[in-house]
Amino acid sequence: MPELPEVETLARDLRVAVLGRTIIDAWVARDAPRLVQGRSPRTFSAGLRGRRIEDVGRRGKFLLLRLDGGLWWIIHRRMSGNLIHRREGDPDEPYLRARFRLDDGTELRFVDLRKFGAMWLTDDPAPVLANLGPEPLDGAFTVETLAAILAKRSAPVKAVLMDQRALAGIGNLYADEALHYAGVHPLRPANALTRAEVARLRDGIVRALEQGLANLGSSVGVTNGEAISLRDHVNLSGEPGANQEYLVVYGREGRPCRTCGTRIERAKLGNRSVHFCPKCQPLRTPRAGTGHLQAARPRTKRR
DNA sequence: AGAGTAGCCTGTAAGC
DNA sequence: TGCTTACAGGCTACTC
Repeated sequence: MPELPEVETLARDLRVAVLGRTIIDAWVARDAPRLVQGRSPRTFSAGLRGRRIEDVGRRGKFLLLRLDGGLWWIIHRRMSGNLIHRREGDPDEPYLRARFRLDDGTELRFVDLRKFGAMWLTDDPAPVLANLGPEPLDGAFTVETLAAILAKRSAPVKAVLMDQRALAGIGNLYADEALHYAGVHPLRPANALTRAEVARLRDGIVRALEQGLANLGSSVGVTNGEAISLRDHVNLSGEPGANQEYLVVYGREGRPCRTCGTRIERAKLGNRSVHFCPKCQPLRTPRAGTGHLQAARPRTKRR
């Protein structure tokens, strides 16, 4: 699922491939009624026509394309959305929802099995990006920043990490990975973390995201024989990332922890799955004078 | 107001 | 074998 590293990978690809290109035609599938937000697909397509792509950026999981004339084309991939760059006339991918022809004989295609993806065309991106928390890969994201965010919340720390208003760009996969690097159980109340745990979590978030970025994203979904990923991240060329090879907990239920060998467990948080090592990420922090809590620490069964 | 959850969406896989 | 059900999770909308 596209999170910060996957969206940033796509933004970097786009900067190389389509910067300076002009959109000469835009088409949106009729059976994707939720794709275009805030205006009709008709004025969306008409508004894109003739616009030059002047810059490509990212905020949280939103992809931002600055066009000439003060317009912004904003794209959110949600669950299964992929943007793929092809030559005109190349065979269409399954689940093609929109097509954007460029002035060099190529086209951008939005491919989205689940139809959760969304796009905006606007002269003011601020309302779309309102309520987004700080960027975790920004230099300003310090232990103090994270501590202030967590202190206000009693929800499970993982729920807070995934809350885009608290922190922008983290989803289910990188939240699990960051919490494992930090040695913090995902269901701990956010405001119960010690200062040392908050510091480790800040570093774990940065580590998980930077590793995902270095590996061009995580592609954990099912791919069919045509090398087209149906439900997961591919880059602008349609190729999967490599970070799935390096994940420490996500999708590794029942397999040995890379640190201690304990079997990775899976639990539920709302209707989302949570992956963690019960030994490296104890639910209760052992503290002096609370012997009964220590006795209740999770068992550590090695395989 | 924060926490928790149903629903959107569709293909895959498990279960009967 | 074929049908039904659960699951995956980005987000919003809704309730408590």
